[in-house]
Formats: sequence, structure tokens, C-alpha cells
Amino acid sequence: MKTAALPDEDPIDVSTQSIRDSIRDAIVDRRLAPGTKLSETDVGALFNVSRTLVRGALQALSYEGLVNVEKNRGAFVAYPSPEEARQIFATRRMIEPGILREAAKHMGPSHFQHLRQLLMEEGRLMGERGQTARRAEIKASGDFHLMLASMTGNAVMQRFMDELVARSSLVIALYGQSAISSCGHQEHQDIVTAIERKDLDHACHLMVHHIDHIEADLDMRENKGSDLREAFKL
Amino acid sequence: MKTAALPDEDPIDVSTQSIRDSIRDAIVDRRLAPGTKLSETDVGALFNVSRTLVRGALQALSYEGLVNVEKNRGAFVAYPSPEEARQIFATRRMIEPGILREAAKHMGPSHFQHLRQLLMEEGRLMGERGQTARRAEIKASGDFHLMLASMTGNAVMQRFMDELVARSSLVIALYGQSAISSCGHQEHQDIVTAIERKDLDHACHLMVHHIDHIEADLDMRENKGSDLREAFKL
DNA sequence: AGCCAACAGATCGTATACAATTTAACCACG
DNA sequence: CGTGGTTAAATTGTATACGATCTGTTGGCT
Repeated sequence: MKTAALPDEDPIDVSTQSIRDSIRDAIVDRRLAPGTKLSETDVGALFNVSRTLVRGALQALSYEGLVNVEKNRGAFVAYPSPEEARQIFATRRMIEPGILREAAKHMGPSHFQHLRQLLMEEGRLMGERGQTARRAEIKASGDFHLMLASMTGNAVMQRFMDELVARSSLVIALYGQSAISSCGHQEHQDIVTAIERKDLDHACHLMVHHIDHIEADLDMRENKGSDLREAFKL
Repeated sequence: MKTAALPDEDPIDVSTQSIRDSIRDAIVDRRLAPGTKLSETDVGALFNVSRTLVRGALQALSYEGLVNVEKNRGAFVAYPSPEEARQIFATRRMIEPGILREAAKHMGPSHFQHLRQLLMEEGRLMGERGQTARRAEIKASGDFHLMLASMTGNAVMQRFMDELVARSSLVIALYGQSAISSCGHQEHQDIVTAIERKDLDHACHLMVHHIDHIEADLDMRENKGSDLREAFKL
């Protein structure tokens, strides 16, 4: 089977970084399905670079948990197991309250402005129909959590959240079922309101339950078809 | 200047992974000083591998924040700025309380056994003298936080903590001054006691202050000699 | 026909080769 | 004697080459 199509940008100046970003965007945007094989040769051909750079990009993505590289077999878009998915959300429950409290310390009126603006956009997308709008909605939903993280002014933490949100997106792509975060949008608003009211305890409470709700909306039964190899012990 | 000496293990079967681990151990153990250049050729010669594998290892370490790779200039043992150091500890304050609460849910008598055992070892090292004992003491101090993280049973979170502890170790190597965690050891014990007593609120409180104390023991004045290049914008 | 073995094609792992950039040395010149 | 510019060495960036491993197929054997 050939590797699924990637966006064929005009190859003016491509580096490891840009390849990595392109592939990651494609994964997070669900244009690359979980489990898809990412052949070094094919990807290299698409970007007009050698396997060397492709390998670098794939290795980096494997650190981020978006790609699995199996020795002598190649790289595949990550196919997170239910257990892995649970750990990702458990991790978010452990750190996002901390982020929220820290962000609140740094937030001024302009920050609330930005958040409200993001929520507006999110609400607008919920009204629309179609695959594209759906993708944008999921992305916006993640952006809310990322924006909160950015308001801590902490680059280390922000990178952790980048990774967690990206992997969450993969999990939702795999196991998500309903009209997704229809409720999530309202919960985002409630969280912002609580922060604005300086009621951080309540805001954290809402945040944890919000993450619970996202996870509860997943149907994580095993064997959506792939892990056979792992099912029988490597 | 030649690259500083690395442990010359008998080169039976070396892979990217083992190179990465060796270099990381050397950095965390302070056998490689911050700012040291890691020449691809030299490192490759030490391990009897080609630059290809070395580059992979260095790239991985750069993702972990232990190495900085500057384009066309090479890789250097990370030299965290005071700001970066603050962010690392701020991140730990944000997530370690969450870890503590989650770990507490999973802890049985045997887990407390393990923790107490680690604390014993830590106390023993405090009594000894010499560089080696000092190194072991710092390592044991980090291991306490790592063991707590491992008790969450969450591999994602554990990886985050691995990174944070390793980078903290670098920061302490750079900016640490006093007899270090002499007090830290007692604080570790107090934290375990509080957890055992099911007083998680207090345990979290102790944990946050413990991290505060570690950070307060640093002397983070700028310009320990290197950042000239960065001081003048790239 | 069914099954196992040998083979061929494809893909990955590692090393080497060459181009681009930086760093250091050297020498002319003020 | 210090300064600036040109050149050579060293180092990194990228591509290619070759060996190893895996996968799928074919052909012979029972």
C-alpha cells in the first residue's frame, strides 16, 4: 500500500523542521489516519529530500508520541491504545489545574479578551457543517487549552501541553463518537467565567470535569483492527 | 578544544539508544560540564560509530532539553539560563502536587516500603564525603521524585518527570551553591509521612515548599561566562 | 491441493561521500 | 603592534551507497 497523500507544498526550501511540522499538522488534522505507514522513501519523494531528513523528522515525531517507529519495519502514525489514551487524559487532569492557577496569576483584561475571542470563533464553528468545519472545531477546542498554557509564560510547560493536546487529538480521532465537544464549548466558557470571578477552586473543578467529559465521550474498546502484532507479544 | 572525555565502554554493540543514554548519564552525573561542545566526530570515535548515529542521539537529547544544537555550529551540553531554570521549577510546582495526589491513590504498604528504603539510602549518602557520594546524593534526591511519579502508573507523566528531573540536575550543577539538599532529605521524609497519614493537602503543601527551597538555594546571577552569542541576538 | 523452502523485491539501518558553513590561521597593511 | 581581509582547515548539513532485515511470491515436494 502506498503512503497516504501529504500536502504537496511547492518544495522551495524544505528542512527537517518543516517536514516534521507538515506531518504533524496532517496527523493532528486527521488527514493521516492512525496506523498509516509513513515510508521514508515515499515521504522523501513528496518533499524532494533524502531519507536522511525524513528519518530525522520521523524520529522527532516519535518523541512526541505521534508516530511509532518499529525497528526494521518503519514508521506509522501512532495508534494509541486505550490504556495510553487513559494515561494521556490522566496526565492532563494532573497538570491542567496547575496551569490554570498559574495562568490566572498572569492574566490581565487583554488576556480575557483573547480567550473570549477564541470562544466566539469556537462557537461559530459549532454551527457550521462539513468535515472542514469539524476539523477546525476540534482544533479550536485544543487551542483553548493551549492558550491557557501559553498564558503561564512558561515555555517548558507549554511544550508539554503541545504534546498532550496533539496526542489527545489523535485519541479523539480514533475513539471519538458523538458530536464531540458540543458541551465542551459551554464548559470552556464556564471555566473562563470562573477565572474572571477569581474563583480558582471552582475553575479547577470545572477543568477536571471537563477533561472527564471529553474522555467519557470516547468508546475505547480494543481492537479497532490493528494491534494484532502487539496483541500477541511483539 | 577537544570534547571532554566520555566513559569508554567496550564497544560491543552500540546503538543510538545506548549512546543517548551514556551521554545523558554523563550530563546528569555532571561528568560533562554545561556548555561543553559535543563534536559529532569525536563522540562517534569514542563509541566507534558513524556520525549518523551520533546525530540521532544528539537530536534526541536536544528534544529532552539536555543539549542545544545550534545550526551549523554543533551540539553543546545545555547551559540553561536563569529564566529557563525558573520555568523548570515553576513547571514542577505545577505538576508535582498532581502527581502526589494521583500516586497516593495507587500506593499500598509495599510502595511505602520502597520509598522508606530510598530515603534510608539517601540519608546514608548524606553522611559520606567526596565527589562520588555527592553525585550519588543528588541522584538519589531526584530519584525520590521519580519514584513518586512512577507510582502513578502513568508512563506519559513519568516521561515528563524524567525530563524535568534531568534538567533540574543540570540547573543545580550550574547554579547550586550550598551543601544542597541537606534539608531536602528531611523534607522528603516529611512528605512521605504526610502521605502515609492520608493528609494529602499537607503533603502537597510540603511538596511545593520543598521545590521552593531547592530553587531558593540557587544563585542565578547571569553571565557565568557563556551566553555572549545569545546576549547579542543570535 | 496444501505446505514448506528458497528466492526476489522492497524497506530499513548504518556508513561513507560530498557540499555548505563556520572557525582559525596567516599575512599584508595602516 | 594592532587591524582587517583572504585563505585553509575543521565541522556540520545533506545525499547517496551498501549491507541487513523483512515481506511476499514462486516452485517443488508430499
